[in-house]
Amino acid sequence: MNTKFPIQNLSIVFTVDKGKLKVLLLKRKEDPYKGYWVMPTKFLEKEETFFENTQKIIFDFFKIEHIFMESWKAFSFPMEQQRYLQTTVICYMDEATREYMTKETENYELEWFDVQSLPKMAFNHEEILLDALSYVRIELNHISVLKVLYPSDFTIPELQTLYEQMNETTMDRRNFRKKMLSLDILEDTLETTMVSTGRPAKLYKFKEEISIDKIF
Amino acid sequence: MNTKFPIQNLSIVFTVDKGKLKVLLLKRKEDPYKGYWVMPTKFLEKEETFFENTQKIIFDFFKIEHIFMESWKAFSFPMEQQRYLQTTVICYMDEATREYMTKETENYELEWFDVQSLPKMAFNHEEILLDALSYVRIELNHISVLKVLYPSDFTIPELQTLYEQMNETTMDRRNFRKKMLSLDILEDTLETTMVSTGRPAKLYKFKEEISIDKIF
DNA sequence: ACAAAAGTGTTAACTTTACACCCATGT
DNA sequence: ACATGGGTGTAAAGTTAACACTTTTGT
Repeated sequence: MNTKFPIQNLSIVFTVDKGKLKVLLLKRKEDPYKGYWVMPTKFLEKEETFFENTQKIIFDFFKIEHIFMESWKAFSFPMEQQRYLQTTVICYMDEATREYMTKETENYELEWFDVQSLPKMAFNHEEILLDALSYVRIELNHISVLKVLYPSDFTIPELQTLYEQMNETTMDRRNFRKKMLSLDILEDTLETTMVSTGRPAKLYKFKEEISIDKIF
Repeated sequence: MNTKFPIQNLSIVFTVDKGKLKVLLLKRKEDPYKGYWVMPTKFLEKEETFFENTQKIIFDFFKIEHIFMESWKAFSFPMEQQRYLQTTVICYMDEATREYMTKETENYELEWFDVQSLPKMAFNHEEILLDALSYVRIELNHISVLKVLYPSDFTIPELQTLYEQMNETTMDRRNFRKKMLSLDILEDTLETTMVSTGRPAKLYKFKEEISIDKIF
């Protein structure tokens, strides 16, 4: 007879907000680690896949049915300390969906944290998140992933902010724009942002058919 | 009470041979899928991590204690069809270790297959392997991974063959060599290969301290 | 001597970097 | 009018791509 394990499935949900990568965290209401933050988890049930499991969490919080997900690493521990396995799913949520749902979820202690200023996290969640970030940082140089985060309009400076944060660099504004336009992946929407201060930025969207996948 | 699952841990073992990426497969001796090939699997035991589990497989086959491993995706299925979860570990084995152990394992139906000409595979293993390959292809552009595969000598044409296969491209020999040398990552061993025909190639090794990680 | 595979240098095309001023909006 | 952030062009430096003949070994 094979040993059986409970599976804790952890959902790492990312979004972007004004060019900053944000992660969805939940405040623990009980000990241990009361008041610390965690990524949402749920034990896997019978006849349920990881994606279905994550989908249920997302639905509970946000009442949405569709989100882009991918299975990522699993973690195992010496079984005396921790009596379950941990699997992880990475999700990317677009801005419109995130904004829609923040209004619907005021009864949860949920918050989107900038990945550059994380709060005190419980268990091994910070370690896992940092590991996931080193993966996601690279993914965000791929147009296929950016298209998930930006199904509609975005500005070039916004993309540049994201790019700079993910690659820990800075770039000249002219050069970044020139590069983006030269890739032949952007479509000018002829709209501009309505922003509080400064000149409004032009809004672009990704073209339908794009043959390349890397921006740098 | 949480539902518990048996965990099937699958070990995807890669090596290189003359610039070709090879994967370790095992021929099934029983139905279903008798005679088809699989990647080695083992159910996870109590108080055992994925790495320990994979280590046991590797030790069984090759009597070696150390191999580079990393946890990769987990797979889940609707639980009626398949009553376990599948986790995966990716391993990279260097040439010297592989050559040492092929002699020791003649009693197993093990074979290293070129990833470009895979045999008939059982269950979902081909699907998983192709997915893993799309991951590994990118990893092999990183010096950190190449150093695992080549802890000692290799030739530049060998590296070029690997690069070309992984990136589905061809490159001019002069340009490839020039690029490799310009990266300041190689050390000339002053040795050459003893090869059956043609001019012997110079043997290089990676420098100890390398600050960059991407070759292209 | 012939076949097989490796080693080598130069130039043109392309890509990336550096750099400073003006423009559109809100207060 | 001033503060804020966005948009724009050109030239130099660096990188990549194209290209053919010679060298070293085994048979």
